[in-house]
Amino acid sequence: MNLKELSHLLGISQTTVSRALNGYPEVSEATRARVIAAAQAHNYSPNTRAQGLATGHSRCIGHVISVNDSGEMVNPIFGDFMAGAGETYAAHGYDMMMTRVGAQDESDTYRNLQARGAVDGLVVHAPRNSDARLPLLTEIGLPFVVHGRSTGTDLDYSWLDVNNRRAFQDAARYLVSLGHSRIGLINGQETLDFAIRRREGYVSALAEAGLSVDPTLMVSGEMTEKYGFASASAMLDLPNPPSAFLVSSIICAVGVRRALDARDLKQGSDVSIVTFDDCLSYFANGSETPVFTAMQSSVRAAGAALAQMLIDRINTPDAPHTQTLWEADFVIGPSTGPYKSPHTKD
Amino acid sequence: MNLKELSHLLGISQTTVSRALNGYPEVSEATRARVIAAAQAHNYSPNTRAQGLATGHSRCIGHVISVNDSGEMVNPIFGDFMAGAGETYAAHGYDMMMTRVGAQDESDTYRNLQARGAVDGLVVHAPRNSDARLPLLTEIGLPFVVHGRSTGTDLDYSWLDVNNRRAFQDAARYLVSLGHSRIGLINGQETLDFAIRRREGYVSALAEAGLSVDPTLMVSGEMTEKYGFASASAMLDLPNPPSAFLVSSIICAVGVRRALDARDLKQGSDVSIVTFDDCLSYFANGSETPVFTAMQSSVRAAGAALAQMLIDRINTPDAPHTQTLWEADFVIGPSTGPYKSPHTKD
DNA sequence: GCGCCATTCCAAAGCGCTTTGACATGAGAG
DNA sequence: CTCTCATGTCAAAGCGCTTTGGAATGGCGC
Repeated sequence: MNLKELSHLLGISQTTVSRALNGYPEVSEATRARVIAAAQAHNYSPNTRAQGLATGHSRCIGHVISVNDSGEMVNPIFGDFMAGAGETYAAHGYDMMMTRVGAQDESDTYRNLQARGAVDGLVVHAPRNSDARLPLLTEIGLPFVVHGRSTGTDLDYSWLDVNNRRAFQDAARYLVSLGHSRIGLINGQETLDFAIRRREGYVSALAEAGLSVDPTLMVSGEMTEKYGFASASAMLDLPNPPSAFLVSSIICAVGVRRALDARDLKQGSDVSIVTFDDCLSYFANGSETPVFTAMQSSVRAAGAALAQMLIDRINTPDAPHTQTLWEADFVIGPSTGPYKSPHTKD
Repeated sequence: MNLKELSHLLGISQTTVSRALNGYPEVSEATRARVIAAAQAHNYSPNTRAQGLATGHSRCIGHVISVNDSGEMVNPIFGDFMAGAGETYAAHGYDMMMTRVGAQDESDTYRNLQARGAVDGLVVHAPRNSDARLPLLTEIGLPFVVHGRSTGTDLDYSWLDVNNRRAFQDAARYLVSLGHSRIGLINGQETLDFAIRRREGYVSALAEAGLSVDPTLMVSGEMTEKYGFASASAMLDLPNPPSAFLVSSIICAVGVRRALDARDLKQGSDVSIVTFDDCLSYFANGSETPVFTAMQSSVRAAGAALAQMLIDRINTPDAPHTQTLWEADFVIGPSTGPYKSPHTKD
């Protein structure tokens, strides 16, 4: 069923049918009701492509997912982010498109998306330091919002970020206040902006406590369970191991916990763990009874909020850019406890 | 830059430019080379919507993601599936679209996708028993492939599934061979087809070993970490607790492990765990040194394979349907061991 | 009865592309 | 030297929609 058929069927012109469906005032309510009923009865929906051609908009939002250098890792927060964003898109009649891209042809992909008119705007994921995507998108005039921030650019752009620096500073302070002086940092990839900020927060908390920063207690990498396990294992096997860990994701933290288990170390008493928690739906840390002491911020909520920001930008491109900084919630769970000398027996 | 501008620029008609770019033989190679060079130089790509209108195809594949009844859970395998599928789509010039939908308006969503011509085909995720989507899609003539299967329909359709029944049967047999007679099943939601098959495999292995099936040792639910923890905890606190667990996902298995930890039970010696493992990139069980004894099958590979199946279906709709059954790999890790009476001391 | 607005509707153009059918051009056959 | 026949190119129609500019219709005041 298309517009022409439907209008013939109703004995009305295509114009009127179109206007009736799109809520224009020039059509009587009686006609509008009749049209809507008929459209529903015949399961008519305007052809997306034709509508897009005519209006010049695609009513579609792009998400470019870069696979990492090794080409393997998929960000575990992705699903929850999309679930949050999808809700907002659906409410505004937008479709949601994904493009997977390798690191090498990244800018081509963005350019192509623009040239083809495939999307009305897009979300930039996992921004890096001085991320080249921001000037590129600005130049080609594709509206975008950033999940996170990119230091090292003087461009004005819209973003929503968690205060990663503050979160890790507070968490490190908390561990210091419990008496820990050797704290391992199991960070995300420090090519990514958020990881850099997290390290800054960690370093500054140590500095203000007069503690030295030991490079052997700081690692950076893709946040997998295995990485958490391997990093924690290596640090625990040092001659002077850490008594606490600051971990960048709950997935990693599971790996850290495994490393403790393997050494018969009790988390919370022997070794403390604080982790960042994106509130993944399948790995709820739970506010009632947390599994880990954590800095939490819902990536799903971030998805929903960023989607709204982007739609607003698309609708009013000349409005000033918006910057939103969320504070993570700090919840105390059983994975942290006061410092205990390794020589102390229970 | 659009076709008209590009053709003016070259002093050639739109027809010729279009043909040159689309590889038609009626254009001389000299002209073709000139056209391609110019297109590249001016970053020209045909407008997706216009191309779609003209050809009648969207070159876009849909993925409808149903949020669960409670509206909260996002399937953790989703990201890896899409990464696999995305690779295939990109190689064939297809875009990938996602639609998030609540359970109530599910069929409307599919109908709408078809009516709008938004997608050329789609992947059906998480099929249920006698899934209503299969007859619906068949009726409205939207090509599809199913990730999994749906028992209880006599429809002919294309699918790719893991032999879940066999995997769970083999795993249960293995536990039985280790001397376990009380084996807890922590299954996925048994509204879903794969979970039903998994239970069947479990039940049949117990039956052939002459073991009784204890309903208190079988649970079904959304595969979150918390669910794994809560289910295992409840079973372990029974008067006659299980000595082994069969778990439906690695995320759940982490929760089960936590339940053991909380009771100071050592996995592999006190209690055994076998889990299904989708080979999630951020939670590699690793073939070199597995974390869990597991039945593994890569959901990413499944995504890639299903995408190819779907594209084939779209290209040759009259070809016979294809059904593919993958066997899971059984890997033995440290999470399983011989049965040990709870009264035995180390 | 006439003119004048609102109101309601319509025909046609245009969005950027593909594709049909036709048309020049030059080479080879007669 | 003309007649075909590939070869390479083009103008125009059409995909299904929105939207502009215009045209009927009917109610009202004069």
